[in-house]
Amino acid sequence: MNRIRTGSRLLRAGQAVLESGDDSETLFVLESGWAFTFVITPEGRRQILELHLPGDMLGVESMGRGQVSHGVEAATDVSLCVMPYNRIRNLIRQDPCMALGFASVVMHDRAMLAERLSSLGRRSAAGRVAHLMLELHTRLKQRGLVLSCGGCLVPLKQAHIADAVGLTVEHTNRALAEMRKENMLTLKDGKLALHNRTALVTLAGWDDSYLEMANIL
Amino acid sequence: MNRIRTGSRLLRAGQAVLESGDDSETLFVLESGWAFTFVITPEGRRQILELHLPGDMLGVESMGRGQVSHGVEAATDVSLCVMPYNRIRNLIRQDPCMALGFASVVMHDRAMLAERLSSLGRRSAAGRVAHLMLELHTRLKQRGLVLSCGGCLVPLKQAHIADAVGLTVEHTNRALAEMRKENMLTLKDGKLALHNRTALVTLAGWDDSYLEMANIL
DNA sequence: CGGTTCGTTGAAGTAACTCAACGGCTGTGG
DNA sequence: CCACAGCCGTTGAGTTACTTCAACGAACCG
Repeated sequence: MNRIRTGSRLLRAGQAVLESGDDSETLFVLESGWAFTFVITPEGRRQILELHLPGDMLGVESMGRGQVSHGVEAATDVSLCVMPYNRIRNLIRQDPCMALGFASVVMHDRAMLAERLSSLGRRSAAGRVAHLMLELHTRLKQRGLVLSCGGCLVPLKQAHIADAVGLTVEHTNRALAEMRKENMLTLKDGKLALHNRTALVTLAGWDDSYLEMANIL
Repeated sequence: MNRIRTGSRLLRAGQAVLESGDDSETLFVLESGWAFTFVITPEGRRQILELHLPGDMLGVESMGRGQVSHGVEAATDVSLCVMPYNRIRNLIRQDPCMALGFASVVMHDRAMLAERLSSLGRRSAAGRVAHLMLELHTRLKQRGLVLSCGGCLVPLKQAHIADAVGLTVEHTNRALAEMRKENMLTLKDGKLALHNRTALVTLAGWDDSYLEMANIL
């Protein structure tokens, strides 16, 4: 990766990493902090398509198009590793394995989108929120980012969660409150704790197999 | 493609192409007819993730996993071209361009999923249906499958549409009836006609750029 | 201090769901 | 050839889940 990177970039929470319509020339890797990909509907509502954790690749969806297709914003202060498209292209052209690695990343993204799609289409409000929390917890675990107490840091505002699961902030809040009352989970001050995993799994119809990386070769 | 195919397969409407949990060993190309990818929630509700038109590739999402992750079913009678994974793998290993072509297909799929995700998350019932109809019309047009009258064949049941946009059959029907009354579109006997494209585009918040193929190299 | 952001709660409104029924069509068996 | 069943689209009436609008308190910050 050190052969590709051209430097780092620091952004504060709320700043745009990529703006819809910009010329797209670079990929990023999230070194620290959280970011998210989103679209704004004509009526001004926001839908978050993906939440990005440290280690994730950003801007993949715009590669091969002239323009940025979805906005990307920093949810917290972030540090980004910058990788210009043309260097990636060169690398891919030299080494077929790189191309497949790239395809794997896209497939993983794809699997997450598919899962969220079924979530929005066929799950209740509480189910969607529970599903998202289970997903985040699992993804953080894969990166060794769970705390010793079993909880993890989720530095999102409720507005982020709401826009990710396709609900209003108020209703998201009520769903979270309900699950807290039922002793399933707590999300407070950016710290998430899953108290009753079994109940959450049932509520969300959870199956984590979609988070495994595909091995094409 | 003739170097890869090992034969054809014919299926009747309603039959399974791939069943969730099966060992996955092959990709398919839809030679004729329509199919769809779906998941069933624990409560027994179905969410259609993708609708496949003639020419589409099927089973991409299961490649690189041991098992089929989503079910695929024939929506009409279909004819499939069978392509075993290992032949694809060989081709990809020999030629980096194939790998990128593969990545392009996955990225295209990904873009459609993202678009549908924002549809389910942030659009009204009529908006979702209108969006789907515009998408289908555009995709058929890209393949030269629109009729001389400007309409096109959409051999889906309303249940398919409902499960694709995340609504009940009844409500989907009402949305379609409303749009018919407003002279926006008609969908009757498997034939779709868009009478007032501008109105539909507004209603759906439509932007077709996501349907363009990315060109990674 | 006053302004802003964010989480939280209440009350009223509405979009979509559920349940139920009917008619047209198609295939099928007596 | 007709009776019947099953599938599919359609419509109605009542219910529910989620939204909208409005308000308030706590934390933070200039």
